[in-house]
Amino acid sequence: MDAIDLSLVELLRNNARLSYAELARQVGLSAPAVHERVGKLEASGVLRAYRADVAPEAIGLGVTALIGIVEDSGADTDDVLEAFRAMPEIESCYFMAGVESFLLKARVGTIAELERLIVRLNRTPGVASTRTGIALSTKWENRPQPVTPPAG
Amino acid sequence: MDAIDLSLVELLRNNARLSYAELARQVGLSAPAVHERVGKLEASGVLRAYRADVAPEAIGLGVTALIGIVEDSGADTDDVLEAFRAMPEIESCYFMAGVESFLLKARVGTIAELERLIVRLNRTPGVASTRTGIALSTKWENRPQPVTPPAG
DNA sequence: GGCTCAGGTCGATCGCGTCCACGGACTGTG
DNA sequence: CACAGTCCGTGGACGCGATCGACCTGAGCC
Repeated sequence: MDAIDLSLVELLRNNARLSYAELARQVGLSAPAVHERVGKLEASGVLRAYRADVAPEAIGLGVTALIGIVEDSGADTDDVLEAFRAMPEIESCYFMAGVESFLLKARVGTIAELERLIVRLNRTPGVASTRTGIALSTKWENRPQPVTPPAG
Repeated sequence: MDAIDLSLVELLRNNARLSYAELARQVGLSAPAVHERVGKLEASGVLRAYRADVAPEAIGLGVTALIGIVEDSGADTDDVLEAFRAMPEIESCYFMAGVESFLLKARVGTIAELERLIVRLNRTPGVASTRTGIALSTKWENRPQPVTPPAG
């Protein structure tokens, strides 16, 4: 991970569809060299995926909720996690410090679907309680921050 | 937004670097037709960006926090929002229903940086209080859910 | 010095991106 | 019904990009 690798990562974070030729121009190497570097970054797990950022409402996911989960004492955290993983509405899952073991970000189409999701969560073995907050609007999401900007 | 557009969106959500030729094969159209459709999806705001998904620890962002913000009574929400926007550590910003007006997802390199961020947030005009939860681990994030899966 | 390896460039080949002309289905109109 | 216009697609052409292999160079090490 030298400076050129960081540049490549930053460029791809801002536009994952840049061609190797364009990346090469930006970092001052040849296209094959960039191709090899990007391949290594993918293989080493630094670059995990390339995703289109889609307007959620356009694909019928107009409701965003953030849900805190309190586990039962003695719950098997791995089992709870697997249950969450099986619910596609749960887009993100963080294991948290604090009373609430998990914080989930879920997207659904309607409030009725959110209700059903919450019922399912509360029924999940190991889940003691849930606390749901509704996002009225998403101001921004997954904004890539410049890599190592405030190095001073 | 017909079924083919949805397929294209879904394909690009899972791999934003697919070539037009490959997309064309997958949806059964010619490459120019796909090119035009994708262009229209971008122009209409359905496809907002293409981003590489990067392992945060690899670029020095090992600490993830979720921060709830309570506004002062009489605060100017737009000003608060602009102050947040100027902080690159804040990767996501949701405007919430409830006592806490905002929920922020922030990523920093160290706990010390998180402390400085929280101090800055508390000093921001319009912010009455903050409540920070630390993510011990990110189980997954921004998992794309299949478009219109449970149509039945 | 000479080996070896990592990591680059260069050149060639093949497939892809992209522009353009063309064509069929649908629609509204005389 | 004939006609024209529009939308949306296909196919061909051409230049650029992706990708492979051969070769070059500098660093580290006997």
